[in-house]
Amino acid sequence: MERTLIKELKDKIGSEVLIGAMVDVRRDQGKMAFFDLRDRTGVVQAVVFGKPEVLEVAKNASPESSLFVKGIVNKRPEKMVNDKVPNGDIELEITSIEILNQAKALPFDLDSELNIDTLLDNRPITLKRKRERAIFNVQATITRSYGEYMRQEGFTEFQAPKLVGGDAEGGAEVFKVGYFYNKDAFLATSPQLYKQIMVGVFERVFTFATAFRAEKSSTTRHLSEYTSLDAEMGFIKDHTDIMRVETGLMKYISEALGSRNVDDLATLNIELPKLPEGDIFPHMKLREAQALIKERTGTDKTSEPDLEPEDERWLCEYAHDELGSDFIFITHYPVSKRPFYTYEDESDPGFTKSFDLLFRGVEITTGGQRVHDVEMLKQKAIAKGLNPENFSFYLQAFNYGIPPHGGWGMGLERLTAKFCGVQNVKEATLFPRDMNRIDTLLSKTDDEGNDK
RNA sequence: GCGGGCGUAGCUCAACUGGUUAGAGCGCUGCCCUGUCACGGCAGAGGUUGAGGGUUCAAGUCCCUUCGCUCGCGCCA
Repeated sequence: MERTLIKELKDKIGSEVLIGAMVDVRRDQGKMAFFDLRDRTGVVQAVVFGKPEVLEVAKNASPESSLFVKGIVNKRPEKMVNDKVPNGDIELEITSIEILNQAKALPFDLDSELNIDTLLDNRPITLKRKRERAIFNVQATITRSYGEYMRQEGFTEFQAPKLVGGDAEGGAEVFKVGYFYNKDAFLATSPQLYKQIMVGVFERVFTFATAFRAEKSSTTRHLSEYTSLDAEMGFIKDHTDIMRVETGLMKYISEALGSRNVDDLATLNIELPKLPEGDIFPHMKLREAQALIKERTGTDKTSEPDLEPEDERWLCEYAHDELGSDFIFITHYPVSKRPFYTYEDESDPGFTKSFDLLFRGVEITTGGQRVHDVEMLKQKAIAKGLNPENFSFYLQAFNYGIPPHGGWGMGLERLTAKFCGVQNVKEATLFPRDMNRIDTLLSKTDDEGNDK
């Protein structure tokens, strides 16, 4: 018999079907038993009665066991209709159960509150939770719609290397790899220099980059390994061209979530972000933001070169309450705070055509226009204490006509966390790594490969 | 790296200023239940209070060391 999906059952009333499903819960009732069965398309109640031999099998169908279940799809009697659950008007009258893989007793209730440590130490189990499935369904829509939107805007997807011969940003803590003969190699902290090279090839490019940071950070928004949604585009007038594309992207993602993830949004009890009219989110220079903070809160941070997390939270509240937007761009960070390739604004010396995008209290993007003149680029590198010779591979692109360009890097996990309203970015990461956490898939071995 | 907090049953948490035998809910085990939907009822098992040391007549509770986790900051996406 062909397998029927649970979402199709309502059209098969009266017929016998085979479903493949996992046990959400079982409710024993003496000589009968109820199941909530779940497959990738939904949940349905199934019932065993009047069949002692099936009931005997049912007793071993523990929660999370996977089953093939045959049964007749019935309309529920009027008194048994439950409009509070999906498929509450039908049920499957079980004729046989085949246990494909019996689950052990779960170490905790799947849908109860768990500490983050328990949540992360038991990922193969906890990812099955309704809440976790909702979070990663949302993430899947984010990555899918990111690709859709970027292609629609003429961007070509490319893959950047993760093993690199140096640190692109010249500052971030890197993971060193001991393998290459006579050369130092590192895990990439960003696809930055490669995506700039690719602008000379495809003009507009994007990638899902894995980035590695060896920073000794212990916060709710840092990971040792994260996914950066990177984009870079040529022939720009200035950084606002990039901000405009990113605004369109965030609106596209938000709409996609609204149409494709209705159930997940309900599960997470979250609302889609407030989006303002216009083709570009509210934006202000860093100094304007600091002046505003001083004026409104009395806290003077106008001599700081950057925003503190507290300031980012305040600005997001301000944008939400007074500008009708959950997103706000902050532009014109000082040259001292940005990498060597960042374009200095001729009309505002000392400050750059760069931006951060803040979303619900957190920085989710850094971007900006890049220097495209090779001599200026070398000078900027030297001014940051870097040796241009170490960048000769990258600099070739600039000798051969790379147009004015710029782009952004966006933290996928931070974005997911903020869309989903979860507190810690690790909850928006399937298998998070930080200073203390890395999962061990195989038994530990010594240098000779023997089990310890 | 710096600063705060936490560590008690499989999970989530109690245990007032130190004071009998460390409790609850859920889960687990056994029995009962033909309309449940987080089913319900009865009975039961389960703890070196993270580890080590100290103070005290007495330590889950106070002190020191150590391990683990977590939150904030720096840094960043």
